[in-house]
Amino acid sequence: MANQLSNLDQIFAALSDPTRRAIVMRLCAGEASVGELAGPFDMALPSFMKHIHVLETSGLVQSEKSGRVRTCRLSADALVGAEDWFQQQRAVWEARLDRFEAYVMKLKKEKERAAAKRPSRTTKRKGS
Amino acid sequence: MANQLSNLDQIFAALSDPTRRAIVMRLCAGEASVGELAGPFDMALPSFMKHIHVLETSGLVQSEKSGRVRTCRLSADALVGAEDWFQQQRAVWEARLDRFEAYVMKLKKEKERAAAKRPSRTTKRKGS
DNA sequence: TAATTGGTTAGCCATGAAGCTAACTATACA
DNA sequence: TGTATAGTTAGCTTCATGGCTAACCAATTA
Repeated sequence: MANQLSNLDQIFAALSDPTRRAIVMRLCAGEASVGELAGPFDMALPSFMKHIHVLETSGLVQSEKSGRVRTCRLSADALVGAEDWFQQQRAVWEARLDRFEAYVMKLKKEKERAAAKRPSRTTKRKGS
Repeated sequence: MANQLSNLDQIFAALSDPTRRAIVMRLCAGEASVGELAGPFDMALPSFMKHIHVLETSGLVQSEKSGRVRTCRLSADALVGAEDWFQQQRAVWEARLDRFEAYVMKLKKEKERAAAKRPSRTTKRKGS
């Protein structure tokens, strides 16, 4: 929970590659061995392993070797941490929109009050 | 709405840099000129402009030049598009957890039924 | 018109990322 | 014991990224 902000760099960098996003998507459906994960990709194994490693150091994936098979699983915390970042931004963004809306409303109200005080002008009075 | 998936690469890559995330955060609070944005950063302007450019080509930021001032604003669509990706993954992930839970429940039920049929064994009966 | 301000273009450098092959380790199977 | 399987390590290339300086427009302002 503490310094997970500092690896937003790594999490987003990891997710910026389509191969790695595909791996994450695959792992959302359940754990898998390196070989199973590599299957669909037309890529040499060492290259593929680099992607796995990037995902691991970002914290998105954890793996464990048993016998000669390495099994990978998703670490949901990291995904959630990244999702949180978006929600924080959206909160700020929406707060601004609210303020802006409030401001527009205030302007509108003032304009209406001004129009009420000076009834004959280009402004047309609207019922209610 | 159509091919926004294809620039998830660029969006995530853009967000993998702390300078650029800070710019996005700043722009969530409202539009700003390049100079205003650059202020807090100890970086030469051309370097900073590269970040702006990365953000623009990713679609996260739009800008417009009026006179000699370029004003930048956030393009919320791209942010939302990226956030959506997380939500999709989470949906898959949670569906799996649900299935897993259902499976565990099923096992538990079967075990209970087996225990009921064969009352004296290592299983301890629990009230209700 | 001259000087300032705000941004832009061009080009350089160092580092890191993404791919490859070749060779190696270690487990499982026959 | 020998062979196939599953990863791993080492080392190489190529290209992108992030930073810099220097020089260059183009609007404002004095």
